[in-house]
Amino acid sequence: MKATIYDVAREAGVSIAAVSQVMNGKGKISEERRAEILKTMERLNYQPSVIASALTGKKTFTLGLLVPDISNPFFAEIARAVEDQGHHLGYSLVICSTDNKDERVERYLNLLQQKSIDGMIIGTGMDNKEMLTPLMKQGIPIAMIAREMPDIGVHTVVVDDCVGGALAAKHLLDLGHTRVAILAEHAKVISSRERVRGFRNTLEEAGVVLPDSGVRNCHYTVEDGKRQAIALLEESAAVRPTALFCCNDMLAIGALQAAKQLGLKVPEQLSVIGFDNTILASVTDPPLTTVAQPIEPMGKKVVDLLIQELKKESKLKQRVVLRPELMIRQSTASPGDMH
Amino acid sequence: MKATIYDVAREAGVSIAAVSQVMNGKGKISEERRAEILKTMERLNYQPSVIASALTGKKTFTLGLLVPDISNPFFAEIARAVEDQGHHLGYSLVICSTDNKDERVERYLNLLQQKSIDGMIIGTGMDNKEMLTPLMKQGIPIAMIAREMPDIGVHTVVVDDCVGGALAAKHLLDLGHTRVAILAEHAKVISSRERVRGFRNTLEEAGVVLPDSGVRNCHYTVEDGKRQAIALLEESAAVRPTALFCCNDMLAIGALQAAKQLGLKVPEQLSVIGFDNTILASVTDPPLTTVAQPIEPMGKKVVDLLIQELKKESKLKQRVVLRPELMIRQSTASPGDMH
DNA sequence: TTGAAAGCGATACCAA
DNA sequence: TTGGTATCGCTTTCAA
Repeated sequence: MKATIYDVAREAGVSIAAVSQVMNGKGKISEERRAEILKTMERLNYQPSVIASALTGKKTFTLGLLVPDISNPFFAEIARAVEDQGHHLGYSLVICSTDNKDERVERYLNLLQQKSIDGMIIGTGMDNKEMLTPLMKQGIPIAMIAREMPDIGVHTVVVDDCVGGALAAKHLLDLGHTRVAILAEHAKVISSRERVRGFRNTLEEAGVVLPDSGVRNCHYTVEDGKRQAIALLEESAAVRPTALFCCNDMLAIGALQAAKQLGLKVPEQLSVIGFDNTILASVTDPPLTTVAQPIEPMGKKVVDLLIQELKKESKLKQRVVLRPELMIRQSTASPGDMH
Repeated sequence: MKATIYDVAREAGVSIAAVSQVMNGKGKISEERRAEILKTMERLNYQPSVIASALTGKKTFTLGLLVPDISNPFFAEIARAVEDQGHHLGYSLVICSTDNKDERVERYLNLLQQKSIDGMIIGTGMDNKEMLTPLMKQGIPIAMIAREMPDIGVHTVVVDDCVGGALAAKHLLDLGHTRVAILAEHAKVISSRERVRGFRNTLEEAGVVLPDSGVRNCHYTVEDGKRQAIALLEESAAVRPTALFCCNDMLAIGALQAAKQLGLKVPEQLSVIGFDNTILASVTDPPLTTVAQPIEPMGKKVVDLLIQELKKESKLKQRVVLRPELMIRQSTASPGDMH
């Protein structure tokens, strides 16, 4: 059916060892033999089996990527960035949506291990970090992206969430907002907590206090963002927040919808600022001001770190923190601004 | 390092054949031996190597998915649907973004072949269909989703594009529109052509003619949609179209932005209708009326067809056409309607 | 029932 | 330079 190394060897009248050598560019082969072998490989349309070579200890050139949900634009964009750099370096990507369920994480981790992937990129949270130890014990490199698990000794690439929060706060402060509130993610998500912290600190430094009641934890859905935003905004104009900082774009969209439902004009009566800068932020009306994560560089970096480790070029684990950037669009303005 | 079948056999005091048999539930093994082996597998935390078993002719339990761009919401949603059903049946998914470039398609096809994937799901177009023959000759099942290549004998799952176009037309007709235009995709995309055809036919049956100048082919970007929409709308109110049918949600968003820039109110002065019903359609303002593709069922179906074929349960190739559904949101209304 | 042994396709060491 | 051969981990006859 398919040509194997044996077929090539036979046709070229050489040993399989010779064929293997020209494939790997190792050993000594005379130019003529080499050319001859190359030619037969061509003629037979020979495609070496990655499976077979992996069995002899070589790599599978396949990486695993764990994310909560590949259909979520943020993770889809992460996946694309990871895929591109992986492909560039000769690796394929197996994607796994975990729905943030530990059982799915575990199942995938096992599965990919059995399939001998060369490395694992994790962009999903997990409650039980023990799940990673089998992988680590087996020497499969791990790298995290957009999530972190301190005290677990793996490469990590994240955005500086605290600075991101600060950037958002500063922007609102500059516009003159003093009554602000936050739509945060679940309290166990470290990055969300950091964003809130950065936001809050900056506010406080400016003498603006943010009451605890002004921070609402939401599920990762537009609907919940909308619901929580409504709860926050259903007050008289005198006390109602004039600006909402949302820890991701989905929640910000929920906030936009809440404002619309309540008849509040954005940005005139309410400023909304998101986080991530996914494609969603650019299609809303008004376009969303948001804190951008440098998704592409992040994806490139995790792959680089991971592959560096699996090639044993470096042993030390890195934690790379990239700087977020404020994307000012049209969902923010000075309070009461009727521009 | 890692336990192999030999370790298990030795520890359990049996032959590797016995271990293999209990793993595959084949052959005859006494209950005691079986239990004993199971126990040692557990104790050693034995994970069979998919690589090794694939080498002996078994499957890799891995499927490939080719799409133009995984960061595009439509394909990300397709990927999720495919992943779910694959996972359900025990298969992992390797994703590949082709950017609609034949060279990338070819590269990925080769790569995945070398990695011995069990089947290939194609959701990207390609100019040169010859690229598939190596795969087919090697007996790797292929199935297409959301795209088709007639005369190539592979499973295909698509939405009825023609009906989708008709649905859109009927909706606009019902609302009373008579001056309409279309933002289509590239002319070589069959599904887009079909959508246009269904739309046009329905219009004509109602006695409404759509001049060729009212159909503009666009690139797959919001920007191009916007540009082409502006070209279409920059006419006096008396002749300007009152409704735009866009062959995908991205283009519809471009149309929405064009309307905004030109100061046209949607839906009062311009109705916009999209296609796909991706998450984007639900976050725009106003929310987009769009023709929904049943993405989840489509994903499930391709996987089922593919796996059915690779299990040799059935030989005949199927072409499954699912029915689209009109999702009426708020971007469409009667012309001149000031509701 | 159970196990010895022959592959699967490639790598790599060691003689020749 | 070359080629013979053991090996990777597992499946699958075929004898015993």
